[in-house]
Parts: sequence; structure tokens; C-alpha cells
Amino acid sequence: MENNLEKFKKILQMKGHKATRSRLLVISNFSPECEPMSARDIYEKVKKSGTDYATVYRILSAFLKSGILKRADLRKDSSYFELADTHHHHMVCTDCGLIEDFNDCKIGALGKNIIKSSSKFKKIKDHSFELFGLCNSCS
Amino acid sequence: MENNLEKFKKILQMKGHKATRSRLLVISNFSPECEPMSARDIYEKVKKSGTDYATVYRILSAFLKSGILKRADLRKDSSYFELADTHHHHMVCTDCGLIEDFNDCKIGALGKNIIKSSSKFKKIKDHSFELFGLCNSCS
DNA sequence: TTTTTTGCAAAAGGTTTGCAACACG
DNA sequence: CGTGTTGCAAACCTTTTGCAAAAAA
Repeated sequence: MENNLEKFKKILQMKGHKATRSRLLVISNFSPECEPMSARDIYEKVKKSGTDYATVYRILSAFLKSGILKRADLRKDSSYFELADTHHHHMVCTDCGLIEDFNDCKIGALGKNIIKSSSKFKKIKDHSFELFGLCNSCS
Repeated sequence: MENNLEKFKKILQMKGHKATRSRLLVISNFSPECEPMSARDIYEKVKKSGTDYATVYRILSAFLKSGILKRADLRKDSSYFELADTHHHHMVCTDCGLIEDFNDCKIGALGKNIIKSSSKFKKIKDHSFELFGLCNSCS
């Protein structure tokens, strides 16, 4: 447990954040395996410690900027977040919201080809690639 | 002009909508070439005729359900909409918001392969694929 | 101690809803 | 004419901001 705490402290410092109680709380709720979370999801997990919505949003925004987190574009009503260093994509059930991860192997190459024919862009930093459909239970 | 009106009426009826003044107004503001639009973009174009925000949202929502429109996932602060029957994707400048369309040739096949290895999904209805970076002016 | 961050409260968008009047078919 | 749609106002939800108190380095 203390090991993890130290690990998270190190990550925060490496990314230029002060290791505050709230930030440690937020980051420790993410793992490479877990589903993307909304601000509300995170707030629900940290509110018992006194951390409020404004702080959650400020932390999420700072983590996005420093590259700890990235957005997942799931066509939901609010923004979803996940660790930035795990490159995978999602299948999303448009009925019940179920999310399944999948690994993407060929998108990077695709993007490089596409940009060659663009006159307005010369470099891509990131991409989204999500699949939408009905899961087995909903179909 | 009247030709277009008749064309749009036909589309609405075919999709099970009554051809009301507001719905004709909204649908006639979309074209296969135009950039995705937000509810605000559309409201700005129809407000002079008296159509209000609530109606715009109700129409967008109905058009999504009937398959006239689909969402575009552009990582902006609000939802964006475009005609559902034009299959293309977007490059988005994360600085100034510039959007450039591109045609996607290989994603469909990719999706089919991916779903084969899923235990929770057996059919994909749609996908997102957008590229994010800085446009030439912003980089 | 100095600077950054937090908690609270309030505000600012974006989106949805109740309801009576209205328009389409 | 009857049902579905609209306009208005108000509510709701997500996200942002101002500010004084608290915590990190």
C-alpha cells in the first residue's frame, strides 16, 4: 500500500505536479485495466475524503495537460478519462453503455498515409477509434 | 429551391417524421460537404424563423434516432452532428478547431476483424475515427 | 514562508422537460 | 379533428471561476 503511494508520488512529481492528497487520490483510482471514468465517477470515489467537484475537474484538467490522462471519446453525455500510456480502443454498447477494450494494431500506419494527402495538416498527435454497436445482452 | 423542399420532405417522410417547418429548416442546413454542426450552430441558423433551442435539440435527437444524422466525435465542448449517409472522418486542429475531412478506406475491414475476438459484442453498427493534431497555421 | 492548491459557493454553458397553444396529416 | 410538435420558461447536469483558508515544498 505504501509502495503504491510512493509510486504515485513519483509519477506526479515526474510530471511536474505537487503530490497533494487529492491528486494522489485521483490518480490512484486509475489503472491500466479499468474502464474510462467520468468526472462524476471519480467524484463519487473521492468525495468521502472531502475532495469536491471543482477540485476533481481542476485535477483532471491538469493531468490531461501533463499527459498523465487522456480523453476517451465514447459518445456519452460527459467526458471520460483514462491513463494516457495505455494505447487501446473501445467497443461501446449504445444501449447499456458496456465498454470492452480492444488493441489496435494498424491505425497508426493508416494515419500516416492519410496525412500525406492533406494540405492543411502535417503532423498528427493523436487519434480516436471507437466501435459502437449493441452488446450481446442488448441485441 | 422548391425542388429541394420536396426532396427534404420526402426524406423526412421516408424516415417517419412529419414534415414540419422546423424540421425542414434544420435538415436543409445540412449538406454532404458541410462541416459538422453543433446545436448552437444550427440554432443560430434557424432562430430568425422562431425555432428555439428546445426544438432544435428535440429535432436533432429525433434525427439521430431515425438515422438521418449521426454524431461526430470531435473532442469539443458540445456535440456535433452531420449527415449519417456520408462516410468520412475528420482531422481536427486541437488549437484553432479547424476541421478537414478525409475518406477512410480500411476501417470497415479492421472493425470486422476486431469483433471476431470479442465475447461481448457480435455486431458493430458504427465507428469513430478522427485524427487530432495542429494544423499548418497553428504548428 | 512563499506559492500553489483546495473547498465552498456561485455562475456559466449545454441539454432536457412540463405544459398549453399550435400545426401537420 | 386528433395526435404529434412547437415555443416558452424553468430545471437539470456538466464544467468553470472567484476567493479566502489550508497545505505543499
